Amino acid sequence: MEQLLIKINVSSDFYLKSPDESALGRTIVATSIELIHQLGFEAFTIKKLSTKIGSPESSIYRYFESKHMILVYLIQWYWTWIEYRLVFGLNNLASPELKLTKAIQMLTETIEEDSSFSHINEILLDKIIITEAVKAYFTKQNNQSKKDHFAAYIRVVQRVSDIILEIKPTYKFSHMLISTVIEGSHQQRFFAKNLPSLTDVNSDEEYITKFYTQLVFNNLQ
Amino acid sequence: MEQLLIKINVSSDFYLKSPDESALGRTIVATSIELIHQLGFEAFTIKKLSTKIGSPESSIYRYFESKHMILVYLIQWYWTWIEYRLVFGLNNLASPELKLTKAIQMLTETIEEDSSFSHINEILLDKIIITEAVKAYFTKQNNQSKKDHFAAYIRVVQRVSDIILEIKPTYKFSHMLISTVIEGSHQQRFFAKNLPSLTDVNSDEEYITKFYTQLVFNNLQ
DNA sequence: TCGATAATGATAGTAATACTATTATTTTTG
DNA sequence: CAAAAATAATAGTATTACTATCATTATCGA
Repeated sequence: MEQLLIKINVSSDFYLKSPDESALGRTIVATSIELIHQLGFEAFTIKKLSTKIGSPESSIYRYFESKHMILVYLIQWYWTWIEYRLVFGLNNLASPELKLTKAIQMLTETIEEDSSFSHINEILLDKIIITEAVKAYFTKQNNQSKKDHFAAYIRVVQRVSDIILEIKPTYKFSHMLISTVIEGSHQQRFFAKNLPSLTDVNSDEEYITKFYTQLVFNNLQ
Repeated sequence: MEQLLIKINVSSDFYLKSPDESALGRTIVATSIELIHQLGFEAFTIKKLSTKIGSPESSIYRYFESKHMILVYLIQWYWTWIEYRLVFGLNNLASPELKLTKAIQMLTETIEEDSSFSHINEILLDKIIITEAVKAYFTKQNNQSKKDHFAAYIRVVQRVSDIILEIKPTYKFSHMLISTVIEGSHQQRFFAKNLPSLTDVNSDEEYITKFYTQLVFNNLQ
């Protein structure tokens, strides 16, 4: 009798019908992750998804309004999950310095374990975010829906930003610093795999965390 | 009798027929910039381009293999142009510290003047790079073509990286630092316009340059 | 157990779009 | 001025996101 303690709560703005309340819904999400990871978002099609699932395309469109919204949903799930992990991981840590160190570590390291409290493969999802999330961000749309799409991400930046201000209340660029760290580390992970001449990482990605940790603390002195 | 002193040299790998050697070619490039800026790359279509130009789609395909390659060409042009500007702008500066300061400034500031030595509107192109370049980068393709597509960008990173090593020869993360600055400042410019809660920039984008300059120099001490 | 309701399947279709093919016309150039 | 090159005109193909409709199967309350 397996009981899930928590469930990542994604706003209903991002789906037509909640995909984690039915077997088909969960399969759609899990298989989307697999396929997007395998093919990239452009080559990922609803047809391929429906074939792999063994359900007609129309069934998929009952859960998600569009192919684009599947990606948006996954990104939302990811950042909500990251926020949860962060809150959980920083709980009870004594000093803000410790908190910040751990936060940077959590935000810059590659996910290597699937927490398996859901149908979602977090290791693959983490990889998808690196290369595909930008494709959902940088689209022409009004600023309100942009704000909505970024809500979870913004909360993460805000939380870490607050820790920085605990350490150095006069610091003026906390948001810039943290979003630079998050986006930067993602870029570096992409570069490390695809364009090593753009990094200084030799095989070992732990340098990424080391670099950004140093970057932040040097800047707060 | 206007004579162009220089011409940005884009490798022939990126086009079928050189677009800057005919009126039609130049119109294709110039109009692509306009339309991509206006519509975003997804909504930009060859049909719209051909209609606006007044030439059939087939004529466009004689210059560029695909819609995707138009974007790749523009990105290549941009980074080659940035490299030229950089070399020119840093020439004769006395110390590496001065060079680095100016380099960061040039790489993080918004382009506000069209150099008008070509048919290309650099102000618009600069804006396109911010939001659309990632769509060309993060596609599934082999690493060789990735390396080719990034060639000009890599040279820019390398040049600035070399300046850093002049200042601090033992520094281990020069490439990471510079690519973080370049990508980070682009992100921040996007955030400043679309998601102010992710930055600390109030209207005035000069804080971006200030922030990244400080970030770099604090890290080299 | 039954009957209603909801979820899913099967199937067909539309409009947009990237890209190709072919032939006529115009422009350029030696 | 004639040959060659560039461009226009036009038609067509395959893919794909998304819609519409109706049949079938699960689910669930009474």
